Amino acid sequence: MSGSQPKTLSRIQREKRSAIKQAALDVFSIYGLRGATLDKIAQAAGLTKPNILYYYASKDDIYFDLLNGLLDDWVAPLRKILKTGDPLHEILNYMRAKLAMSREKPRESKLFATEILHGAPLTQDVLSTSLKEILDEKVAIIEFWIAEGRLAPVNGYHLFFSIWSMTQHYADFDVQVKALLQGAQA
Amino acid sequence: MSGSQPKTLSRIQREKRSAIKQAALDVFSIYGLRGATLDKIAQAAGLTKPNILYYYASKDDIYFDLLNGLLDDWVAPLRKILKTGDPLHEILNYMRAKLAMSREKPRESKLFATEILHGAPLTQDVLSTSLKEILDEKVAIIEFWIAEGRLAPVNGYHLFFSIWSMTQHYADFDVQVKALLQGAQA
DNA sequence: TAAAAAGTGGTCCAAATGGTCAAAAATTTA
DNA sequence: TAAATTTTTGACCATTTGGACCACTTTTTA
Repeated sequence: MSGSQPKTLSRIQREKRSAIKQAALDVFSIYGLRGATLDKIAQAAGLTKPNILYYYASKDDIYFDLLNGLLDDWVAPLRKILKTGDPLHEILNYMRAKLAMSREKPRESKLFATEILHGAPLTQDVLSTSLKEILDEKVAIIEFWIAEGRLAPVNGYHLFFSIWSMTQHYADFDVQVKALLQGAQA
Repeated sequence: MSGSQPKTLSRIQREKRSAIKQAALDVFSIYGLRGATLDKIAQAAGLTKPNILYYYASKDDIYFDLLNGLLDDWVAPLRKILKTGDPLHEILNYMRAKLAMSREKPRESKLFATEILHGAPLTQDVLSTSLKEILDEKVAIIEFWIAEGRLAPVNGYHLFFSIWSMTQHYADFDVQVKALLQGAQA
C-alpha cells in the first residue's frame, strides 16, 4: 500500500489480493464493516490473518478498496444512456441492466447499500462529486427529451431514484422478498 | 425481565426502558447491531452501562425489543387498506402514509432496513408468518379490484415491493439523495 | 546456485467490549 | 421511621479483535 510499490503487481499479488477481495465481499456483505472480522475474512480466503495484513494495511483498507471498485460497476450502466438514443429504449435498457446487476451481484449491491445506510463514511465525497456529476449529465438528457416532447414530464432525479430503489430492492431485501413470495407466483 | 415480573411496570421502569429504547434507536440506526456498543447507548441515554443491563438482559435484547415495536408501526398503514374503498384512493393513501413514515421516522426505517439487509436474523420468522399473512390478504384485495376491472392488471406482490422500495429509499439512502440533490430543485 | 526479495504464519499485545457483582443509594412499604 | 425492595454504579472480568513482530520459507534475480 505504500507509495513506493511498483505499478505492476506480481502474479501472486494479483491473485492474493483478488482472493482477499472476494472473501471480503462475502464477509462484509453479510456482516457489515464492523461485524466483519479479519479472522473471518482470512478463513474465507484460505489465508492467515497476518498474511492478509501483508497485502492490505488494515481491515478498513480492504473495505475501501472493495467499495471503490464497486462504485465503478454501479455507475457503468448509467454511462451508457445516450442522448442520441430513443428515450424509452434507453431508459428501459438502463432498468434492465440495473435489474440484472441485482440478480447477478447481490453481494455488491448489499455492500453498497450498507455503506450508504450507515452514512456513507467512506464514499460521501465520491457521491457528491463524480457520481453527482454524471447523474446531473443524465438528468439533463432526460430534460432534453422532455423539452423535445419525446418523454412525459418527470423529475429526472427522482426518476433515477425510483429506478435505483426498485431494482436494488430485490438484491438488498432478498430475504424479505423470498419470505413473502413463498408459495406465491412471482 | 424475568417471567415473575408484574405486568404493570413502575413509572421508573417505563421511563428508563423508554429512554433506553430511544437512545438505542439512535445508535443502532447509525451503527447497526454489531457496530453499536453498550457504552454508546448508555451515553446517549444518560445512564451507566450496568444500569442499562439492569433493564435489559443484553444488547441483543434491546435490539430485539426495539425491532418488535417497529414491525407493528411498519405494518400499520398496510392494515388500513380496505377492500370496500376506491382502489386508486386506497393505494395512494397507502403510498402517502409510507412516504410520511420515511420522512418522520427515518431512524426506524434504517434500523429495519439494516436488519433485513443482514439477513433478518431476528425477524425472519415474523416476516414469513404474520407479515406474509397480512400481505397475502392485501394482495388478494388488489386482485379482486383487478378482477372487477377497477384496476389495471398488475402483480400485487411486486406492486407492494415497488411502493416499499421507492418510499423507504428516501429514508434509508438519505445521504445519497441529499448528496445528489445538492443544488438541484427537488 | 547464491544472494536478495517477496511472501508466510505462529505468537504476542493492547484496546475495546459485553457482561458480572456486590455494595451503596434511593424509593417504597409497613 | 424502620424495614424491605428497587435502583444505581464503581470496580472488575473474560473474550474478542485489530494489528505488530519476527523468524522462517519460497520465489525471483544476478
